[in-house]
Amino acid sequence: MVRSTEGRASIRDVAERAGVSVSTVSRILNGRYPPAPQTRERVMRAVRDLEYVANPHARALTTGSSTGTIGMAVMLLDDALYTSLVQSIADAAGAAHRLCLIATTGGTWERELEMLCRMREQGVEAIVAIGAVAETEEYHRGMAAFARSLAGTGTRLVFCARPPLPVRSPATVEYDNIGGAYAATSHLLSRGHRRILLLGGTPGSITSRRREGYRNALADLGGVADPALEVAGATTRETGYAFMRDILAAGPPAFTGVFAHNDRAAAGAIQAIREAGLRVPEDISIVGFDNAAFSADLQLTTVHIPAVELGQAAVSLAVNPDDPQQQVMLGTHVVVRESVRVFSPVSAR
Amino acid sequence: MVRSTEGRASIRDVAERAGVSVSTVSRILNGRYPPAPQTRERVMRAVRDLEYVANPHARALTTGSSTGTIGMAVMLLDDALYTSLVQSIADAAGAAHRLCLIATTGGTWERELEMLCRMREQGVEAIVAIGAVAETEEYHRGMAAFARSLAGTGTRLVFCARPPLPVRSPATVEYDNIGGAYAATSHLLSRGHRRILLLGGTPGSITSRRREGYRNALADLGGVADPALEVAGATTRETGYAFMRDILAAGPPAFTGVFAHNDRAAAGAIQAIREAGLRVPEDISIVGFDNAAFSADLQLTTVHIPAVELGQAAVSLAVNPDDPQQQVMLGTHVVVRESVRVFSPVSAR
DNA sequence: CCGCGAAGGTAAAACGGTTGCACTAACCCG
DNA sequence: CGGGTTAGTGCAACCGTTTTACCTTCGCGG
Repeated sequence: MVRSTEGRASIRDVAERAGVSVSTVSRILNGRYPPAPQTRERVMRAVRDLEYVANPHARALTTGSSTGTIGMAVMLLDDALYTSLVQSIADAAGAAHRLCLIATTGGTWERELEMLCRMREQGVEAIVAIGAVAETEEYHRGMAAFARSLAGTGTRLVFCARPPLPVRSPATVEYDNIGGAYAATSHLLSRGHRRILLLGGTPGSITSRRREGYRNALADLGGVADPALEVAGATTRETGYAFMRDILAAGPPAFTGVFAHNDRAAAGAIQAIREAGLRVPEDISIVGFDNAAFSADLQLTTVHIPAVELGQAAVSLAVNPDDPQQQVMLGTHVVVRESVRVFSPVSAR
Repeated sequence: MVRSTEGRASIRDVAERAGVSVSTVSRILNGRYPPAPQTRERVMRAVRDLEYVANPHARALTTGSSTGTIGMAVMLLDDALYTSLVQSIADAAGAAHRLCLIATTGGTWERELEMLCRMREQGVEAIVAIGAVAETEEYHRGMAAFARSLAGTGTRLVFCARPPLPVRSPATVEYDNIGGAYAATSHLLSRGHRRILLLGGTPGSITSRRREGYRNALADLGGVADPALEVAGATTRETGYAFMRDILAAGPPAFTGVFAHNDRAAAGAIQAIREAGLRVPEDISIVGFDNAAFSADLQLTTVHIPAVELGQAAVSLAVNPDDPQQQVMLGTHVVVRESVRVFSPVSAR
């Protein structure tokens, strides 16, 4: 029988052309045990002649589902931290000979769950859910149910830069929000600042625990705890800008230092400060959070998040089913640049 | 026979539980002709109970279709343009009910090809290759061969922000490098600058065609064409910084304006300029390329690349096999900020 | 009462690979 | 020279769907 030349060649075509059986071709291509070098040569030639590439679906079907793929879900790539995490996870996955599925969720956990389900349908080896979410009761329930449904299928779930679930949590890789915030606030306090504005934070999200670190540092090191100095909400460049603009427009600032929720908000705040005719750090000092690449341009003192290590740890958990260490917490530290002045209260305004 | 509870449920499990045959389940799930509503209900219930999801590979194998996954390969996510493109492609793919595979290549086309092959093995519906590469003869050959091997398999190839191959090119979505560079240089020229430093560019890569735009503008509008004003290489923040630092250390600058290859290099150059005790734009004016988010912080005048539209167009080509428009070129334009001063030659040093 | 066409459902053959098992040589060694 | 290895290969049974072709019922008109 003559094989048609159109469409893709099948393994049968190769076998026929090489004058061997299908199984021999399969074995040679998958490097099971080596058949006679002469046969091998004939088969390889037929493969080359026919430009044969194995049908991935058939392969995936027989070998058990599409192994070797790790799924990841992330809100948006506009954030430096998430970009770094995605890059790091993709790199680490590539090094572990895996491919990566990526889905952007836009931030709502319903949509995240939908994307996670689609990944499960693909039969991925593991799913990495990236980044903080508003931890509502519904989220906990939905995610727990999803984790349970995954348990049977052999797909692992890993949280990256996200806190564990209250009960029967999947594996998690976190960084120290509270410690980082404590260190950032301490840095300002140690430079003589006593009234420090806390700028931003989404209530209910893990990153809002930075507030705890901020308050603890104030309490431990003699800062002024004043609810009026805590502004919730701003976590984007635009909101950081708007909040600071409004605050400065309302009258002379009641603070000398600012601890911004992240570098983006800090960048916006700095712009607002400058537009108000004030200088950083001479008039107002500021510390960010993330250590985004652009923070170097702003000479912004900030808290470093170990994004690369987070991603690597997440992939490690995803790839090794029975890693003993199922909950990882990585440290954070202050990166000192030029956005904080040494402040002696007597010389104030 | 009792089905084990572990592992994912197959269509057989559903059929057994609903007391019907496999084919009935399949037809109901695919909405062929509707069987008795009562049977339908029983089946649907079994599906829900078992949390059944069809194996996509088995489905793809029989129907001959693909799994609805789009692959994309990108060098690194440290660049603002690539980050935006990835985000945009992932979003557009999600909107088209597709999932996205992502692979980072680190920039060598050999590794890119390797990742593309792995994606082909996964049986993706289309592959989007993102970003400029050094266009060597080898690259052309290798990529052409890959494109040919893809032709039979039903997988489409799309270039995004990458020039077409010289012969039988896959579909491409590009932006106007030459026009953007022309506009950027014109902007400087129209502000009175005549000696303009061209900072950076990798020979052989498409983005180096920005040099053409630069030269054309100089020729058309009376700028000074001087090979000494063209510096190749710098495309990162660090190299941009290093080049500018060395140039300024070598003596008083022989230029008043700078056209940087991209915003990152511009950011580095600005830092070097400031460290040399000079100001932007008072002493040296500068224009970048990319319109990265951080360029707003630097008040950097730059050339906008329509990243979102590029990504959307790429997905559109990936998803619609027979889109008539196989080669798309999107425009670029200058975003004016504060990094260029109006310069009158008589007042020069 | 019989024949007949829908309606509802089933059995079985693909799809294109992988792999356990059986078989055939050739080869080694006593 | 014969029997036990063993390397090399083929046969056939899967993997989980879709789909075609066929088989029951059952209702109903003649």
